[in-house]
Amino acid sequence: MFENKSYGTVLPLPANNETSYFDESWTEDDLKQIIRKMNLKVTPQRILILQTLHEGRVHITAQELYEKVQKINSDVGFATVYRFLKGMAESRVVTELRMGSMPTRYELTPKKHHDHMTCTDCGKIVEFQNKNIEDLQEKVARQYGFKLTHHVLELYGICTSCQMKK
Amino acid sequence: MFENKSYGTVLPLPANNETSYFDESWTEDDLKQIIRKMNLKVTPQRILILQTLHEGRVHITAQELYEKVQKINSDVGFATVYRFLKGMAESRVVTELRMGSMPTRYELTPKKHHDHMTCTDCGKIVEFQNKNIEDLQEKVARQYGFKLTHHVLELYGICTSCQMKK
DNA sequence: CTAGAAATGATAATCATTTTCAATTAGAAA
DNA sequence: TTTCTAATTGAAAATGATTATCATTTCTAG
Repeated sequence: MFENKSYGTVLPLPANNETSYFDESWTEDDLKQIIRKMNLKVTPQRILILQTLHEGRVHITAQELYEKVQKINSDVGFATVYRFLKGMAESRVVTELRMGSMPTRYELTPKKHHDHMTCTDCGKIVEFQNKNIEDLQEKVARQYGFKLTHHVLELYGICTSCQMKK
Repeated sequence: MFENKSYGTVLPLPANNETSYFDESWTEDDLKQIIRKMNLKVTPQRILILQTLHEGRVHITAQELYEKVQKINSDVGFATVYRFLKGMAESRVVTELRMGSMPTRYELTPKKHHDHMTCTDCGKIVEFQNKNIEDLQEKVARQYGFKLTHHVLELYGICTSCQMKK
């Protein structure tokens, strides 16, 4: 699945005329704030990792992030990247995506929650939001007495262009 | 997550007075039929694996299944179990569940599709069905021009009894 | 019955991730 | 600022699940 394919990402269209969900830039202080809020010490490694994550592509693997960070400062070990990503996932600063049996991908948890639809042919990822689905999930949880903390909704199918290729 | 916890499974209530979704018993011929439909040769190993899967617990790991099968016939290697499970997943005879970062669990693909809700405290799994959610998923796919093949919906939260423990 | 492809199991390999541990560092307290 | 100590780090080894290899065995079409 997805072998030798280039990943593309389709973001849901911004509501108005924003250029992107992540056009806001983070100062070093912003970065430090975020790390402190996780009850972690501020280190140059963590700043660099978080910064790189913020600047980079939306869905990145730990390995990819490690390689990017390496190029800037080769003193960062991959254990640190993995550790910090795991920590950030726990504090919900990043969200883990595990699609199919691929390595886990990470994204900064977006303010506007969204789910993912993946093309099983070319690996393209579409992000979407649907409040109705969210509401129904809450309803289901209530029926079984669960208090929901989070969820994973991944749709899989064939995108338009891959459909046409056949 | 879930360390040293016993997994429990809550099935959705059967519609009428069926005792279970999987009360039907499979003859050896049924098993052979299923394997042939996958364009695979019928071997005693595959029969045993499929049979054990059918008789056993609903959400099983490859390792667990291997161990069960081993007890009956120690000539079955785990490579065969993994291989066959993977093949069955591809032909949609079984469905892979990857919840959190646990090892993949398998279940015979149920006729009535359902999703899962997992208690992050005790690991209990509740199966549920919700047609409205399914319909909305199709609608989303249509909006983006996707032709859906399958999906993964996992809800995570705290179950009633774990809520009370606190 | 036989040939040839498919399937098998033991083992080694892979891959992502986690742990270990000695050395370093952040940051609270003095 | 200096000191202290727990948190953090990187390198390397360990882990755990899964997959590939390959010589041997087994199906099954003919």
